[in-house]
Amino acid sequence: MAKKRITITDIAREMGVTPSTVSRALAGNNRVGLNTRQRVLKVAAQMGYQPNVLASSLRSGRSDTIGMVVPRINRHFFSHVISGVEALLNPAGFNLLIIQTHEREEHERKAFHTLLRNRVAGIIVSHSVETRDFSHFQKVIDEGVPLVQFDRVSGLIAGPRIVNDNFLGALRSTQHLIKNGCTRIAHFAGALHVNVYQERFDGYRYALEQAGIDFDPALVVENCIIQEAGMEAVTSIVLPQKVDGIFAASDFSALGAIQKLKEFNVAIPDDVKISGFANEPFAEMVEPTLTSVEQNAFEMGNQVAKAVIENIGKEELLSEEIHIAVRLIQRRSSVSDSLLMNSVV
Amino acid sequence: MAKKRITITDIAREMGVTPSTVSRALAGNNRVGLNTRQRVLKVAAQMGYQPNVLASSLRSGRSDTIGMVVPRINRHFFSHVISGVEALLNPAGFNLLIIQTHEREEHERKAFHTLLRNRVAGIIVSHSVETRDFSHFQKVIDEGVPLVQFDRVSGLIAGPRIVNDNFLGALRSTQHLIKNGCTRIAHFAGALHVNVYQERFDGYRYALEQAGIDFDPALVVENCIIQEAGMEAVTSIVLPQKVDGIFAASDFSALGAIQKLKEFNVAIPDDVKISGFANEPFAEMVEPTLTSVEQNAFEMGNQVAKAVIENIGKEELLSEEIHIAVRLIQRRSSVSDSLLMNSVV
DNA sequence: CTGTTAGCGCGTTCAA
DNA sequence: TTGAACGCGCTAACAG
Repeated sequence: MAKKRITITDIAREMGVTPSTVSRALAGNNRVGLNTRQRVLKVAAQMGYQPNVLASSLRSGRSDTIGMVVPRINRHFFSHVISGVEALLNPAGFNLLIIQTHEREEHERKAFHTLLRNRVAGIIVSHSVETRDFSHFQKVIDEGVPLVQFDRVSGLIAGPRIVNDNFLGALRSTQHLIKNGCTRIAHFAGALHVNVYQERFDGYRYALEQAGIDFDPALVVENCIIQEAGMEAVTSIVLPQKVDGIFAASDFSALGAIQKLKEFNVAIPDDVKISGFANEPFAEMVEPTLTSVEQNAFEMGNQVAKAVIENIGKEELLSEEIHIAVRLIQRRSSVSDSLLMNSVV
Repeated sequence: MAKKRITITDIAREMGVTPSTVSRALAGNNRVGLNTRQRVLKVAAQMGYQPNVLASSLRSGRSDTIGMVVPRINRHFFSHVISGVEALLNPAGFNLLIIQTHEREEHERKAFHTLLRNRVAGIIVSHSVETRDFSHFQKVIDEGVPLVQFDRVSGLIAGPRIVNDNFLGALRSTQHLIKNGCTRIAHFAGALHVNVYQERFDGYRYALEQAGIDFDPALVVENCIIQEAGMEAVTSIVLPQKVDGIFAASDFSALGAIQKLKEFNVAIPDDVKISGFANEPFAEMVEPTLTSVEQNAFEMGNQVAKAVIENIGKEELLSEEIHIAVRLIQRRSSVSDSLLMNSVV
């Protein structure tokens, strides 16, 4: 059971002053006698005082915890965004309450409720793939809690949006395949109602258009972002359609394709060239190593944190969209060994 | 800025009852008139009431948030333990406040402070590799907050400990190498002051002893748990010492060894057999696939959650140690293709 | 079954 | 510079 803890009243009694004085001394910048303050700090330390942030927040109306809602914490991308957020938020005196949705809209709604009940100072979110109704986002804003979206964002909701340059990443990636001789390029797409997958699809189509290659809907595989889907797409699309290049919106489906193609003894990159998205750690472990688009997750986290801090206490949210640069990392799944020189474009 | 939120007083005024009644109705199980309760719930929903858990916790002395302190959230093992914890804790009405230490003892101490200031109902921890002084652990217990350790635990601290059967995993792993013909088996060890690495080391030695193989200290590489260390160990120990088997305490150093050995054109598993620990996702992506010891992280998380819940409100912590079973997954880094039949021991 | 009273620990008036 | 008094929103004890 939680034992009785030291309060400012205990300290005050010990020192023969009032709780107000102790409170002011602990707060730091208020007007208190210099040596009174020092005595308070000393006694507080001696008595093992731990401020009760619940009481403090209740009284002041301010909170030092910020909620973060993500699909999964164990994705390379998300965990690095989290680290980037922490890197700025912790020094600023904030804590992160992280909740996973496991890609479930229902969990996302519950997460928002939990955070609101905990009176967080702000909420950071990248929505689940299921989410199509963003009324819970609006509710957060209506409650006056700053909401910052990143990566997967809805344009219908006000406030800062920190996004990757998915279009450019997809464009460069597809151009890279074209430059290396591909003419029938399949696209493993994600759910197109999610901005990131729509943008990658757009970049792919734009690259084809610029190169004068006709877009063929038969070469687009929807909802193809997990390993198993990538494997299936090989037998259902890649082989029958005589595809010679794959631009996957996910490293996982790209991985599945590699594995399945190897089973069929299709040479990579000679017969089929492949590039993925997100530069998961396994991209440089798989055989052949996987060309992918690297996202600067840590930098994104920094920008996210900056945006939250800026918007706390503001009456209106600043609705700016910040783009984080991506870069294509060329590896052996798309370039013959001998040609692989400068790996970064 | 946080707008004015609905309180139970608002609801009470609206309905012409007292805040107490509303509070009781919302709490659910108290004695309130059935239709009073229903009216309260209805009005609360209409007005968009969000309970203030800060005020609730402050008054009741109870908290529904539990702190979890881990080295990193993006490790396969830790993220799955977290999921396992959430799976039991969320339905029970608790939230998780997760803090990463990034393997820094200083961050760990700060994390504990933060959690205590937030009056969490309990703390779950797997200590950082740096941590040698556990006084902050004791402090938590002295404050009356239940502390549950998992995976990396200190035997000097009271309370539940949920651990993997590292000894058995190491034993089976090393026996497996021996059975497949290895006689000069190196061990890539971790920091031996951490229980998990000491236990893996012990299992390795015990397997050698049982097989009548002399232990050779020259074959033990300390602090060899990251990829780079594994690569270095190949040139410094594996090749010069004519090692024919490697039991690595980490998949990452095992991976490094595989990569370096391939550079030297050493055949795996024909010339050197390798097994790792933790069964990271890349274990089945790397070429050759990596034999490893799988830990049941999700089950461990469940046990951890169970232990926390049991100990909340208790006067004394139950000091039991729960062992979670592990299993060896045989893959091609230690078994020739033709021999690889039943992969699980 | 419901109202009254009190107070969790702290921060912020207003006076002195 | 310090003290006194009040209240953030809620729950708990005691009446009735």
